[in-house]
This record gives sequence, structure tokens and C-alpha cells, in this order.
Amino acid sequence: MSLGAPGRERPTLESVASRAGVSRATASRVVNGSPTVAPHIREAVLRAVSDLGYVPNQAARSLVTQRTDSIALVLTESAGRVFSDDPFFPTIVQGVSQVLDAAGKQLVLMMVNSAASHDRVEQYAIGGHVDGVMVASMHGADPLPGTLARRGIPVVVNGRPLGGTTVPYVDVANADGARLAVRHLVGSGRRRIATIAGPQDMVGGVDRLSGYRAELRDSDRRSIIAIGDFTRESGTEAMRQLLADDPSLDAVFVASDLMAEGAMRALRQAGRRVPDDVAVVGFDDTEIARYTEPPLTTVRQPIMDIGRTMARQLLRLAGGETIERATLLPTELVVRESA
Amino acid sequence: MSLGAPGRERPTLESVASRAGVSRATASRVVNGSPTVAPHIREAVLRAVSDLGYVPNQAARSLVTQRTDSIALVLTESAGRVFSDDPFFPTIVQGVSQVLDAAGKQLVLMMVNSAASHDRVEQYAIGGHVDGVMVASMHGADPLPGTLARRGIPVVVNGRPLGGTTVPYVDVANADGARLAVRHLVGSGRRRIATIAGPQDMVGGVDRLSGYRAELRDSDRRSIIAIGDFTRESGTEAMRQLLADDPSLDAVFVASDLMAEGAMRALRQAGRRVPDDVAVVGFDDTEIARYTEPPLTTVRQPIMDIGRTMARQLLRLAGGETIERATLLPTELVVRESA
DNA sequence: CTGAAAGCGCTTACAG
DNA sequence: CTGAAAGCGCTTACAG
Repeated sequence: MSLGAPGRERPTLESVASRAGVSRATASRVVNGSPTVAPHIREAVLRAVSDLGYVPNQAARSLVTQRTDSIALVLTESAGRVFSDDPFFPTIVQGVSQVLDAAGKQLVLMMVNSAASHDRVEQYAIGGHVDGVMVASMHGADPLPGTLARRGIPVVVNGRPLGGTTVPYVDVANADGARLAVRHLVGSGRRRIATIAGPQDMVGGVDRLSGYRAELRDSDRRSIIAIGDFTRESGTEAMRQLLADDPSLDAVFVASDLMAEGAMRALRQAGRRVPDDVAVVGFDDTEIARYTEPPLTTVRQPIMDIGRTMARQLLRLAGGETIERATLLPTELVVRESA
Repeated sequence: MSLGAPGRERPTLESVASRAGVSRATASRVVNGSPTVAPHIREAVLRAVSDLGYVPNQAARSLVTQRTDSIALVLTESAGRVFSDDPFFPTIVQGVSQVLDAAGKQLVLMMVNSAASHDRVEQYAIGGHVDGVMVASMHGADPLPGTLARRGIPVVVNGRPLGGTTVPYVDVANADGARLAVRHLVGSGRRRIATIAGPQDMVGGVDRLSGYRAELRDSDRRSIIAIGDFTRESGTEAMRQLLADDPSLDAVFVASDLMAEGAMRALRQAGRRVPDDVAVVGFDDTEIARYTEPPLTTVRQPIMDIGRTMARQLLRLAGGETIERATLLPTELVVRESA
């Protein structure tokens, strides 16, 4: 395959057609794999395509097809938090990629933090750059999903939206998982069970806390609560605070594995043995859980499946299907040595 | 602002124009901020835009302008490695974002791992979805940048490309930095100076190793080398191996802070004190360096600046300017307590 | 300062 | 199975 002068005049369908001695329509059919083309014509066109190094102009194509074959995944966090220790995002991205790759769609990752970038992403999607958008890690009542959906853009979000929106979402049984954890602690005879909750502007933070509360209430125990932000550091801090608040606590349910690791550090520094003095249960079942000392009992949530499911639902939606408003993925308790 | 039926018929410039009682051309001028429009006309158009919730169709627009105002940043790593502990990527992304945000360009992040995704990204760029692409974290002699450049797509990469390509790049003085580190160790009287190098299919890995070698040669010492892959774990492993190879070593230059942290763990486990028994110098000066015990002496590379510079150079290139083939950013030694 | 018209590069009924 | 033609939604000389 020879290319023209570097960077000069990209070839158009027109030039492919004329080189192959056919009409633009026929060239287009070949390029798009239409079966109704005579074999020798097809070959001539294909040869012209490769001689010229032709690649269709996407703007022109999507102007008529009204499709782009690209899907956006919006992460509403700063780069610093998105790309952090926490394997949550990478795993979501991986799950999404798998499904999109298989469907021949291009994944476009966008980060939103500033109001300006929020606006730009909105314009990007409304402007028709993508066929649909997934939004992960929402804080508070993010208006973005609703805005996009109202514009007719297929949207699926991760986590039941806080606030009034009715966009479809994929979530896990957060409250159930928390109950599982607390029930396990109660069942093994723990008396004073604290929790380190996640950020209360995120649905995962809220729902795991309410699950904890509900289960404690059912077993007639009082709650002791500290709030973290899903980082390891905040886990350490929160644990210290809990210990100061009530030195007699003998168990803690932590809303993420990373925070649990941080909490275990605080416990060690305070001279408490895990699980002998204080039992610890995490949430996520990420790889970290197998590397803590002792290995962490935790609530497994299928993060990769969240990604896969979001992508699949979005693809269905973009394909014109009607999808359920909520898809709930199960959580389960994985017992190791920390509780 | 009222919206039509949800998801129905997006408004076009045509509808804006007719509602405002002007021609499509004039409506276009207002939308694009042309100054040559009478104030009362401008207002009428703006009102129509907001009444209708009009957003320009990007495909149509870029079909005629030949621009998209989007720029891709391609990360040639799996999601797992891109979003890992290593703050390298997030920092690059942040730097790039700053510059692109200020220029009103949308950043599109793409991950490349499989051959399929490699192809898809190529088609995406050649298909005209973006005005330019940055490639970070290249392994081996990646053909992607060259391919894109030959197609006339503005390309800037991070790190001097291995292999024959002549695409413009932004890099840091890797070898110089390594020499600085080794010279510091020599200067403080260390005799047996080992190194943990980075992956040898990445230019950072190669150049830091050759800097180490060159400086040792100048000071008449023999080299002792182990290779890691920039992860913490590989640093631990490599350090163990070095210790086994030569128990008498009294210093080690490690090609990344993360690996240095891993190496310090191995030293601790082997009962060696840092810096008393073994001096350790890292590379990066990421936040980690201030949190190790003892704090890490390291070679600072301005990661955020790499991102900023890549973006700036790409913007210039896309703007039709000619840019230097290489932009080299300086490294400097930051002395803390580990050496 | 404004409008009529051409044209960006494709796809897709519609005929044949 | 193939081609002529319309049209996707914009921008931008060119006149006036």
C-alpha cells in the first residue's frame, strides 16, 4: 500500500470510486460490507481502498447515519482520585471495555471535576459525539444524567441516583451486603459494633450505612459511626476516632476494603489485635483483601460485572430497546480471618 | 428554557433561524460569536437558541470546518496498570487537562492494550474524530505514532520513541538524572552501587540504566543490575535478588519511587538499615517519596510539566506551527534522608 | 450587517 | 447488482 504525500489530501470515497471505476454508491456499499456487490467489483474497490489508504470520514458518515459508534464513560472525580489506589475505577473500566470491544464500539473516557468540564462533557454528548453515555461515581444529585436523558441521549449510571432522576442504573445490593456483614459480627458474639461509612454524598456510602443501622436495630445494639471518604487514610483516621469515642468496641464494619486496610493500621497502632480484640469486615473484595494481615473478611461486590452490565444495558438502550430502570447485582459475604 | 418532547427531534440551526426570523447564515454567525451581527438580531437568535435548547451538531460542523476541538490522549497500557498506585498517569492526565481546558479543547482518553483496540484507536484518529493525539507510556517500537503522523494527524508522544519514528516528543533528562543520583552516591563514599532499572522496552527504563552505567564507568566502579517493571512489587523482588547477588552492596539507585518503596521493604526484611547500611535513591519525586521511612532521596522529574508540555506542543502543531522534534525537561536531585 | 448558495463527505431510498 | 440523486446539518466565501 502506497500513501500519497504525507499528510496531504486525505482520500475520499469519491477518489476510491473513480480509481475503481465505479460509482460512489457502490464504493460505499463495499466499504460498509454490503453483500449485494459483485465479487470482482468488490475486489476492485477494496484494492483502491488499500492503494489510497482510504478511511471513511466519520463526521460525514455520522451526519447521515446519526450514529458514531462511540460511547462515553464519564467519571465524576478528579484525575487524582480516579487513578488512585482504589481498584474500583480500573475494574469498572475493564468491564465496560470488554463489552464495548466485543460490540465494536469505541470507549471514550471523560473526567469531570470542574464546572467547566461538566459543561463541556454535556455539550460533547449533546453535540452528538457519542451514541450514549455511562456515568460512574456520582456525588450528590448530579444533574448531568438527567440532562442528557432528557435530550434523548441513552444514559446508564452506576449506582442508584440520589435526587429525582429516573435514569436507568446498575447498582449492587449495598444495604443487603452491609446487613450480611453486621449479621456475621453479631453471630460471632460481638457486642459493640462500629462502622466506618463512606461519603454521604454517594449512594454506596449512604446505603451501606443504612444497612448497618437496620441490622443493628434488629439485634438491639446501638450504632457507633465515623465517616470516611473511601481512601485508606480516611480509614485510619476514622478508626482512631471510633477508638477514642468508645474504647470498648469489639468490631467494625468498614464500607470499603481500602478504608478497612487503613483502619487495621490504626488498630495495630492502638495495640488491638485483629480479630481477637476487634473484628473487621470490609466491603468490595478487591485484591487488597487477600493481602492484609490478617486477610480481610469482606462483602464481595462484583465490580467488573457492574461495568459489563452498564455497558450491556446502554447498548440495548442505544439499540432502541426498553430496559429496566434498575439492575441490581448481588453482594455476598466472603469470610477470611479478620472476622 | 422549555424542551420539546423528551428525546424528540433535536433542533437544528434551521429551526433556530426560522424562530428568530433570520437566515441560517446569520444564526450560524451568532452561535459562533461573530462580531458582525446587529445586537437586536443577536438577541433574537440567542433567545431562539435557548428556547429550543439548541446545540450544534458536531458532525455537521466538523464536516465543514475540518476540526473537532477534541484531542486524544492514548495510554498504551491496560486499565489495570494505568489506574494503579503509580501517580505517573494521573499526573500526566492532569497536566494535559489543564492546558486543554484552557484552550477549550475536549480531552478524550483512550486505552490501548489488545491489538484490536490498537486498531480501533488508529481508525478513530484517522477517521477524523480528533484534531490530534498524544501517546503516553509507549512500549517498544510502537508503530501507532508514526502511522498517525504519516496520515497528517498531529502527534506528540511522551518519551523519545524507540525505533525509527521521527514524531515530536517530550521527554525528561533521564540519563542525566540517573548520573546525578549515582554521582551523589559516589560522592558520599558508597562503594558498591547497584541499580534497579525499569522495563527495558520503555525509554525511561533504558535511559536511566544507561545513565547509571555511564556514571559508574566514569568513577571506575562495576555495575550490579536488576530489572523491575515500575511496580512496587517488582522493586521488592529486584532488591532481594541484588542482595543475593552481592551482599556487600551499600547503595542502590532505583528507577522509580514506587520500586524504591518496594526495595526499601526488601531491605528492611533483610535487616539492612537505610541509609546506614544501604543508601537508596529513587526517581520521580512523587508524593510517595515524602512518606517512606526514611524519606526518599530521589531524582525529580516534572511529570505534570510533561503533560502540560505535550498538550501545548500538540496544540501548536495542530495550529499549523512547526515544532521542535524534541523537548527535554530537566531533572534534579532532591536529597532527603535515604541517601 | 445579512442572505442565497455552494459544498464538506458520506449513505440510502429509488429506479432500473 | 449498480448508479443518479437527495439529503444529513452545518459554515463561509460572495454579493449586496
